Amino acid sequence: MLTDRQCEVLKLIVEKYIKDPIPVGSKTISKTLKCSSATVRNEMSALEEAGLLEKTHTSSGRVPSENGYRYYVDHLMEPKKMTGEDMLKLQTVFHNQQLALSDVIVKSLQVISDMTNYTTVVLGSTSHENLLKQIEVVPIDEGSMVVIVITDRGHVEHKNIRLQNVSLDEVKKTVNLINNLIAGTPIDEVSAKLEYEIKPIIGKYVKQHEQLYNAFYHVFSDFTNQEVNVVGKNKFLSQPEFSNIEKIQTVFSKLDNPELLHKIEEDDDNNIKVYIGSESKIDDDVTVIKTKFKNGNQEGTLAIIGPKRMEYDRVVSMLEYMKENIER
Amino acid sequence: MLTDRQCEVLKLIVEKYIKDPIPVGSKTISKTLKCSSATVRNEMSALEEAGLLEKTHTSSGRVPSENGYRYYVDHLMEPKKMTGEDMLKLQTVFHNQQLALSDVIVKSLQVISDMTNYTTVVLGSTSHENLLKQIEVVPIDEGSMVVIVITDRGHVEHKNIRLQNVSLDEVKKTVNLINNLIAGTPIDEVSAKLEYEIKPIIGKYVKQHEQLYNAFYHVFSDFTNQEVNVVGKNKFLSQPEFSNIEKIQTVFSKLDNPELLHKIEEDDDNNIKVYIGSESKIDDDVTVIKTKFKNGNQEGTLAIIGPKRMEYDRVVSMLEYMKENIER
DNA sequence: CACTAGCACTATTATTCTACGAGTGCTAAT
DNA sequence: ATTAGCACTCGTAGAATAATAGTGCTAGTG
Repeated sequence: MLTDRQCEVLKLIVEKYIKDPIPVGSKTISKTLKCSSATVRNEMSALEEAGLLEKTHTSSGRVPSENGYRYYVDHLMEPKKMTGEDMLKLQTVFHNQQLALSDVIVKSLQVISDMTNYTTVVLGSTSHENLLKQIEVVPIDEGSMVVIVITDRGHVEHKNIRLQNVSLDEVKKTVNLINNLIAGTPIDEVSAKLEYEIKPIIGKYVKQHEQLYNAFYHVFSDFTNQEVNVVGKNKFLSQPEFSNIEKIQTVFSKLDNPELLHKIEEDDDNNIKVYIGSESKIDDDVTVIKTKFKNGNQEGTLAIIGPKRMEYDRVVSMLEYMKENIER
Repeated sequence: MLTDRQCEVLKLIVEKYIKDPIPVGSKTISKTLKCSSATVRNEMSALEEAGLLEKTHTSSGRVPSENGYRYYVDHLMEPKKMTGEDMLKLQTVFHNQQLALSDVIVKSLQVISDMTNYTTVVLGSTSHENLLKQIEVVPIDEGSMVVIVITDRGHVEHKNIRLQNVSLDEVKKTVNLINNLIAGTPIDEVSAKLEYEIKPIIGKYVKQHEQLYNAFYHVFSDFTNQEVNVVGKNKFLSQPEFSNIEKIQTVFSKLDNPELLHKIEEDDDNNIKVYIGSESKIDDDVTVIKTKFKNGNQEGTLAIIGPKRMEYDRVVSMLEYMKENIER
């Protein structure tokens, strides 16, 4: 258990280090705290003993360890009230009546990314939660057409396909069949239903039914199984701990991987959760702060991704604010 | 005018430097060329005089200047036959009958990006070349719907909109009106036509016609006026001349700017064109190699973007090969 | 007993110096 | 016209040095 003063010291070190990424010495802390640097040094070595602080070398100042950040986030941090200016910027986005919710979310995350210099992410609902609402086919020219898939949550995807020797009429009939028989099915089960419910029927009256079936099969099996929107990836380039190319390469390759980002959603906690360093699964120097949101049948996850040395208090408040605004 | 031997020397230096980005000394060249290093040195200083070579410091080896690369590309380079392996990889993409052309192009550019370690780009046709084919509206839930716009070239965009107190019937009528009256119009003229041809009509029978008009107006005015597809941006991270973060920042910000990339298309040359260094408008160390393609009513531009120190011969052959395959 | 002043010690950083090597330019000889 | 030879230049790598910011520990104080 930590004493009050140890908490104080830890808090000061974390906040100082977040402002300016250089190891913090005892003298700096003793200025703010009403005691000598020697006393602070003793407290510091206690905190190091407890695994909350680290040294970069034997005679350097202290840096928060992963556990140090953890302790700070769980026990010491007090959410920082957003500035009026920041709130105003977000409000102008939220109050735009013309925009659909999904657009509002993306726009506001852009604003947040610019205000904080961190990367932001929206994860939409997964394909097994999206139900097929309707498909549309529009012929483009001889033998080529575009298939449009719309889900009950307003997610839209399209794919251009090529068909030889299939009449438009046959295609239209198949489309009707799909809309009548399998609308309402979760997207990731549509492929299977196509095989059992549609293929046998079109087999009877469409000459090139194999081809037609395959085309639709691919449309659904290629359906993005997760809406992912990463905003401000380049913000990492201006963070000092990511000044070497290899680190950027690993982080970018992770951020480009939707399956991996998808994992952020996995836990069932609806509140704000903080994944620090190795917990982030992205890089030991990265922190992910996320929350789920739900508004009507729209649901998903918001995340802010930045260096471990992140302005936790500010980001947590912003996410809370976002969540509140989205949910009403 | 350069002598034959000077050409030889320049060619060797450029090719050596492209393989390995360290300044090339006279000794290295004299090994391949049947003459002494002193002779080579004389030729080198002539080439430097002519502005085709540069030194990094008074006693360093030579590096090609921008004009040096230019001369190499225009006069010395001989297109390099693609390896069977490379061709095979691309052929498997091109021979996939199921994919629409646009998907084939993107897929093959992914392959090229991986083979070469350069970034690739497809620019589709601009919005004034795309004609409105059809719009579709699908209601999602109370007061929200998705509008889908399809162009004659199979380009599809959608937007979720919110409408209060507008009946589905009124929306459907408006959609029919648009499909009947302004299909066939270039996308970037649709907004204007909406105002003159649709607004007056719906004004008569739709209560909330302002709102409805505004919604559609925004759908078209937000239409992406240029299809841009950048593949393998991260390849720049592994190029030695882009090992410092600031350079990466400037390059990435340019590559993220569709308007700027759009400029690549601007010249009317249908053949392969090479923009070296400052000509690339991206960065002095960047080269853009591009060509236009046309297949039926699908047309656009392909580009390969990499360091100025690019394998010009290989890339030019690949682009030629791509263009040929796309155009039939 | 908690605190602190003081001091020896340690690692990093910046600076300077040195030696080395790869390269050039020029001159004189072939 | 070519080339061998040599003096010269500059960048790089490594070692030595000094300065600095920090620590840990000890001993003394309220």
